[in-house]
Amino acid sequence: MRDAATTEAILVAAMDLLAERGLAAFTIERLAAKAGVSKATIYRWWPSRGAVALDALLATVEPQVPFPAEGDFEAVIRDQVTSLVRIFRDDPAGDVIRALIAESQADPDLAAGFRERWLEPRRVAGRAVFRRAQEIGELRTDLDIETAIDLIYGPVYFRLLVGHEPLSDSFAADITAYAMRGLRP
Amino acid sequence: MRDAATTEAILVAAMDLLAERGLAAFTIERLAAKAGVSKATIYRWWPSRGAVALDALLATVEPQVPFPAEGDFEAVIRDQVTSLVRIFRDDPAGDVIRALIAESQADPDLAAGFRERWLEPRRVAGRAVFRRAQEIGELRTDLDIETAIDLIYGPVYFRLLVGHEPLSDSFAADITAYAMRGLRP
Amino acid sequence: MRDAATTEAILVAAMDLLAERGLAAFTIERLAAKAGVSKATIYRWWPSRGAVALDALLATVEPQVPFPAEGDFEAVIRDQVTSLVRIFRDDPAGDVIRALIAESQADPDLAAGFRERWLEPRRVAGRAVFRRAQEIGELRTDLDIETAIDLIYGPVYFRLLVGHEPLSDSFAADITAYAMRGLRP
Amino acid sequence: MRDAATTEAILVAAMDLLAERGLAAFTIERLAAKAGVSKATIYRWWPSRGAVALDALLATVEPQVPFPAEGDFEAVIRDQVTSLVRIFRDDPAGDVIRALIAESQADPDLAAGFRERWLEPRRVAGRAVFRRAQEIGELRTDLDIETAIDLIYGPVYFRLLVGHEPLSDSFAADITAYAMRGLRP
DNA sequence: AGATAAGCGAGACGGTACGTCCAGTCTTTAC
DNA sequence: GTAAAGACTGGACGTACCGTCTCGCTTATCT
Repeated sequence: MRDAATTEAILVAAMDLLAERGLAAFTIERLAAKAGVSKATIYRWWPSRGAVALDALLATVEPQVPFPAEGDFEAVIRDQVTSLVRIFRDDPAGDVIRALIAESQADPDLAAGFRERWLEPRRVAGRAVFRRAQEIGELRTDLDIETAIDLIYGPVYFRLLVGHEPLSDSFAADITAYAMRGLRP
Repeated sequence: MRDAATTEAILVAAMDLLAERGLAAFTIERLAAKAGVSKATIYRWWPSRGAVALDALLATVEPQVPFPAEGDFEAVIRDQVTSLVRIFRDDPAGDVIRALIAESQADPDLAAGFRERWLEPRRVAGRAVFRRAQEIGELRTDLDIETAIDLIYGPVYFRLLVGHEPLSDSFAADITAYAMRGLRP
Repeated sequence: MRDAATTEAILVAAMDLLAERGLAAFTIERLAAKAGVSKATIYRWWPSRGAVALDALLATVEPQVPFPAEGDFEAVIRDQVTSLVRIFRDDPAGDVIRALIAESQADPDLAAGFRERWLEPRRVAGRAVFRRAQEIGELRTDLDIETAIDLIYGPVYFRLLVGHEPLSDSFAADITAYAMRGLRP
Repeated sequence: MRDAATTEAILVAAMDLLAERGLAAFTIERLAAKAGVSKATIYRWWPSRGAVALDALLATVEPQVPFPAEGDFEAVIRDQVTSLVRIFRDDPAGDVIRALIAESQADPDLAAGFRERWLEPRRVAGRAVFRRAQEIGELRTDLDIETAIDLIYGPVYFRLLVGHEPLSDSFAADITAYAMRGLRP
């Protein structure tokens, strides 16, 4: 039976370690030391450091970043993109996501986990919002919805990962505005 | 004085190793073995495996992916995006770029090198094309050009790195079409 | 808790390696390979190859070379010097001691260890024998005992290390005879 | 044709390096740097670092440590042993000799060179003195002269190499006195 | 006098071993 | 009965030297 306090300690230590010392310092060895836990305990419950990071991310950020339930379609999207941008920019979660995508390049299981447990739940919500917008005539009906979603979120992840330009609030607003003009009927 | 044949052997081996065996197998040790070179020689000329990968990428792909000089603005962009998508999808360079962005998350020097030597030269060309398009009335003049460029290329890098949807030719066409509708006057 | 079988394997391999292939081949890398052990395990328990060699020596030779408990003083010394000479000449221990003294020239910790753990225990026994000999009038009472001991054992180590003349049994006998004449009342 | 200034610079640098930084720092690489010379030049003229050290020793100390030509036999020996002890104790040459004997344990060529070029010339002189002493009745005629020489010099090298007791002037005097009593008729 | 060669500094190169760190597995001990 | 503690193999890390080598530059000798 999994010890809840131990699990908690590991996930908290994982967030701290990633936020404070960066991806390079995020080793199982150090994580175990920081959490006051033995390496074997971590390996018993997670297959890799990436899997711990993913759980830590979800445990911390899961409840955040909801789509606003009400409001004008473009405003809903803009608010959502803005809160995502702010998390990426200001919250340790941004570093964790950078780390997860980096790790995913060499770890297909983690890549799948990241897509299924982080990305897909958000896209499910996004798709619903987009479909409703099509129904009420705020979006073209001939769109490929996956592509439309990527048009908006792709640039945000791009700046998160490459860092060539800042993840500013105005960037969130501009991306939304430019994209929406292209997606409206 | 740097030995040209050795340098060449290292860069070729780096491309091969990354393409064939993936990021996890791309260690200095294996690279040295594959290139028939001593580790010290690699360390003499490059500070990290990421730096070798970047040089290998540029040596291989540098001359490719030009912007078409002529033609209708949207067609020029679409052709360019399509050829980028194809390289990302079909060419070893795609794997190298994934590896480079992954490594960059833990290596600021590499991140800077990637931006300056891979990204920026392409953006310089892109900016020029966008500015000309503004001059001839094909693009709104109130755009933030960096954001506009990210609107088009962000989704492409996003799919490269996250792999939630394929990097198809139609994706390239759709992204271009949706974005262009949003960026035109 | 230290694994006894592993420790044993390392010490045995160390003796073998030194005896068979000499000091130059006695690297941690080769020792680990020969003992079927990882380098890290050796470094966990010993600070240097010299420290392993010292432990190997003591584990192997410790119980040997006792002073005969009984007998005429000069005969006791002669027997003891003779058995030391034979070990130096015929036993792998001789090579190990040569290696240890060589290493000690660049490693003060090893030098101290060699003196305290190899030399001193033997000198303690030697001093006791010399003091008793003084008491019963077989040795002058105005001797500096350390110097007296060195008079006998110095030549033996000298030939071991420099090899200008053989470590023969007659050498042991002569050294004892010449020295004893000088040390008697 | 060998460049005398270069040779000189190498030998001087070798003495300095050994005296100042010890055996561990005495690498061909550092020696070349300190002498302002290329590694290839050193390798052209010497087969190993030990060979350089031996030449450096001989160039520096050669003219010293003569046997006094005149005087009472025991006094001659005592003076000679005392000056050897002082060099071992106070002069960089002591460190060089320690290094040479250490290196010799893994380098038979160097061992031979050390015996032939350092040790033997001194023993030749010593043998002559001993033989004359036999002729004039100051030494027993039944001695093995090599062993007799080792009885005196062995303890000195022993302390140099093992360092268990100091190389004091009184040690030199005592060794001589004790040994001489044993060697006289 | 001009050619030729040797000595030289510089430093790249393939290797070997260093000593460290971490991954991932396993066993022993204690709560 | 689960976990802490921690020993273990394996393997990559980045560094330091080894001894060899090629490259030009400078002397010094020998036609």
